[in-house]
Amino acid sequence: MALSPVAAPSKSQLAYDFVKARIENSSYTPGYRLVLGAIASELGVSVVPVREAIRRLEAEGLVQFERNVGAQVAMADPREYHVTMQSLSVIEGWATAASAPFMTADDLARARAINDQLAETLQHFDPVAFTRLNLDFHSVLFEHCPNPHILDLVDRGWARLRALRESTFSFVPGRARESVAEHAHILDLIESKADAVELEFAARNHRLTTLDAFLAHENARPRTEHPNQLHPSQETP
Amino acid sequence: MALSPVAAPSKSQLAYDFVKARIENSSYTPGYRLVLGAIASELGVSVVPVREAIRRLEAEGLVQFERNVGAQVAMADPREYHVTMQSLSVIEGWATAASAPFMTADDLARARAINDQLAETLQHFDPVAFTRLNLDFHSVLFEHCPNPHILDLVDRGWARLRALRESTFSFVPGRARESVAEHAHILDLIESKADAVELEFAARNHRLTTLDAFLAHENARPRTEHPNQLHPSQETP
DNA sequence: TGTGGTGAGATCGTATATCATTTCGTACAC
DNA sequence: GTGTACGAAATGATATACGATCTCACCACA
Repeated sequence: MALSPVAAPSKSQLAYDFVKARIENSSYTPGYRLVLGAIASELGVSVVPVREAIRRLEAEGLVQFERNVGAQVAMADPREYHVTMQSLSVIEGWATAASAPFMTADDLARARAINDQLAETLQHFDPVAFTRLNLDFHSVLFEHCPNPHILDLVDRGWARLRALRESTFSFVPGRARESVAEHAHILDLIESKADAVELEFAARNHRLTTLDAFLAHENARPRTEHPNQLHPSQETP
Repeated sequence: MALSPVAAPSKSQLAYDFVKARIENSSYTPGYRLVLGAIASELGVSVVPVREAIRRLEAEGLVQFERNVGAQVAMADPREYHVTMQSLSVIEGWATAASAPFMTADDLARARAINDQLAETLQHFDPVAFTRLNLDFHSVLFEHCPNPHILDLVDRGWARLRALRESTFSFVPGRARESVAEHAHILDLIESKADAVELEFAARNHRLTTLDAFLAHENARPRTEHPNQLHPSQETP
């Protein structure tokens, strides 16, 4: 056994982590051309492991690939944020509801503490910190989801959001305060062991409201014809 | 330009299609060891494109990969069917509801025709044909879903199901008749332009009921403590 | 001045070769 | 008889090499 038993990350994994991190922290912006040889030499490896890493990222939707042309960071499309948030609303909503029964009192306390920090951040507003804490908060809510597929999809959704600069809350400053309040409401639902569907839709609508706020903010004009929110208890024929 | 302008599928793509097809038609069963060199020589290519194909399939969840050990077809775990159906219930349910407003009268007629064929299949029961028609039916329902991410996830969910032998309806013969009736109900909801949430939960519960039937059938004893179904209109505090 | 061809450079696609790791059989010791 | 250790074979991981394809700038010609 070598001197470093924990070490030995594969070159392929190294390249994967490297590129993914750069996409998520916006070193590589959407549309950025990913040249295999350049990345390979930057990491001191050959192109083969880099190609494999790119393939994985392609399958995850973080990069787009074209034959004989190359790879580039995905999501130049402005609708990308829209569809990603929409997908995440559905998937994360369910994950949150499914995770709730397994949350301990300690988890709840932890979530409340994070939400308190979020509230504090509102004073001296720091979009980056807010976004990070926001993920921490929601992670506590869905982390016990017993379905690993769903959990994986939630992770990928958040990864895509991180890759989008627009996901930062800085673009919709007024939204942050509402968001903290909605978090509190969701925590109340969990604590009172509310109906699963009600919780699912609370979590779903929380995200859709954020999306609507973003769209309204971007278009400068409030679009009331964008009824993304849904209500599970609305009357049925 | 060469003589065959449409030809020239990359070796990597070739390997991807090859392995994926074999997984889905159960030539490669769950747990099957995917030896890179063997696949490469079978296709007459080198191992490099095969590795890339395996990486993509890994990211899609069809194969599992372990460093320095190799790849094998995923889902040896019996819970895999459970979680996949659960995921699909959520995602396909939403996709169906989101697709409904874009369905034309012709689409509806097509769906009804397929469901009629499904009903016919019940006479001289053919599990393979039923499973194929079942996918055709649901494809018509969700194909207009405007969110490409969700659509992609639905496709992947069905791909995983195809990879599972147990997904064939043959294991729950009694379920098929109910299934056809539920299809008809869903079509009625679409035709009457029912509420999106109601439709979403009808589609979701349709799948969860199939899952419950499978679980009950497999365990020989009906498990009433498996309340997978949810009702959007149930009373909330 | 605009348009189309052409060639060089950049980059991708794949094969071959070599090194590293794992696995498995066999033999030896207790 | 059982367990362990050693080694060979199989397989995966990566590097290098070369051919294929694309991009783009430049130049000839209308």
